[in-house]
Amino acid sequence: MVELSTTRDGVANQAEASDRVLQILAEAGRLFATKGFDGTSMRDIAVACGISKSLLYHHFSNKDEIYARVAVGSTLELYLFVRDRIPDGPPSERIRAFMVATAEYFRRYRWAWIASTTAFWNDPDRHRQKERMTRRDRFENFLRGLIQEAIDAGEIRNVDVPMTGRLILSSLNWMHRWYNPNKSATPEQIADIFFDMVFNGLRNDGSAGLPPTVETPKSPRRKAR
Amino acid sequence: MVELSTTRDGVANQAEASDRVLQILAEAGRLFATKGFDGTSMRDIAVACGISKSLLYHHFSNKDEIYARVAVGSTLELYLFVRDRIPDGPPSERIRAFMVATAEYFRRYRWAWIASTTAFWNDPDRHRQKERMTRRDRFENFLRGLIQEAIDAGEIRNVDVPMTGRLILSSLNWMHRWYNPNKSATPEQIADIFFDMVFNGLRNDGSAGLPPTVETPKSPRRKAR
DNA sequence: GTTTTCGCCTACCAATCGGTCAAGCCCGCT
DNA sequence: AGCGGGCTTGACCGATTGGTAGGCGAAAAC
Repeated sequence: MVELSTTRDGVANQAEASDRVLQILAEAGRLFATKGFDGTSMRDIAVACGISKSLLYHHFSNKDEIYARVAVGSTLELYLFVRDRIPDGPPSERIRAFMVATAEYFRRYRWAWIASTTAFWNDPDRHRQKERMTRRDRFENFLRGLIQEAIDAGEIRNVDVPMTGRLILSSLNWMHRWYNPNKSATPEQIADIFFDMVFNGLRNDGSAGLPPTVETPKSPRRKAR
Repeated sequence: MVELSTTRDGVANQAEASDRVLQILAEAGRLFATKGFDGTSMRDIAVACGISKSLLYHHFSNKDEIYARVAVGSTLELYLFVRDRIPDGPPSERIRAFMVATAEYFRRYRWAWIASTTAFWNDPDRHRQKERMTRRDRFENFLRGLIQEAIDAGEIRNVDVPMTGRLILSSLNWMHRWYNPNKSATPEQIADIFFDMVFNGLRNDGSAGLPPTVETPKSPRRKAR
């Protein structure tokens, strides 16, 4: 149902775009994500693409449009992307699927995701900001619906639904700040780990694990950063 | 031990600074936080303070120094701030105290916190960035130490320590994106709720709560955003 | 074979950027 | 009264910003 072209590096939803346009969007996304909207000049984008600055204006009307195509264009269908990846089943498993699907989206459209979230507060276009807020709310409300289902089904405690949603989304939204695609696990695996921690809790209820007196084994726990 | 002056609006660690300097730091912090470093011009800061642009250069050598005083100066002692607020007691309670103290720091130095975290990737000063990384690592390693203690004491399961730390820090670090000081609970209360969710887990183990067949009551669950 | 179209570039623009400078204002000290 | 010095200013600087004008060259359309 949801069709996402992946012709070039994490640039989604850019149907019928030429290779050059896709290249510009990819480079611009990477720059916007790492240096911010205001920190990225049109010259930066042009140099990164190996083209002249004027050519950017041949393909896009202005800087704002490039950003819009990167941020809004690529994040257009996050809600649909996630929704279509949630199977039937117990609500808690649907929450897990929600988290894994969101992580997959993050992995696939990483630069656009970061560019979109880092410039969230100071989007120059008020209308676009509102539209993005609307989509974000729809996405968040969808998660809250799943949580409520899980409560109604008795799978999870009668917790504060919005707050629970925020906890879950925090774990996913903060990932771009520490995730390293070269090391560690995949975003999907990380999401799965986070779900396990949040759902089952950290508390040792004595059902498993070593007795506390035993020295913790020298497992490969040193790794990581 | 740790002395944090609070003479003006969330501007910490600026001993022996004149009112004017404190005003500049406060306004600059708010602007850096909302519009970013590159999105904030010296003129913006001057106008916000109701002074001339030149006066900024009388009190600070350049834009970078203002940012440094806001971001680094105010976040200088996060580690000490938190450490000194963690009581003796069971490791799990120390983790809770860690979260609550971090939330308190966020509440007190909110703009500086946001300005510091949003501009994290593209700090113009390499040396300062490195120093900030070092402090961040020390802060994070401190939390990991607490988690390891809790595991050794058998209070929490034998989870992946770095990943657990990231989950906890995510819930705190993402707060600035949705927290509204006018509504909702205090950051400290929110941190406490998050600790409860993560520590005890969301899963309904049947020890409490309503039976699943009963319709969930029309509690004040609509509220919030 | 000519014309149109499209991708692309060099040269340039006004506006704004961070930053400088010399001179005024205003205060307490002598 | 005079004077010294910190606070404050408007005018100005070169560099960089987003954006524009006009032309070149090849390929497609006629």
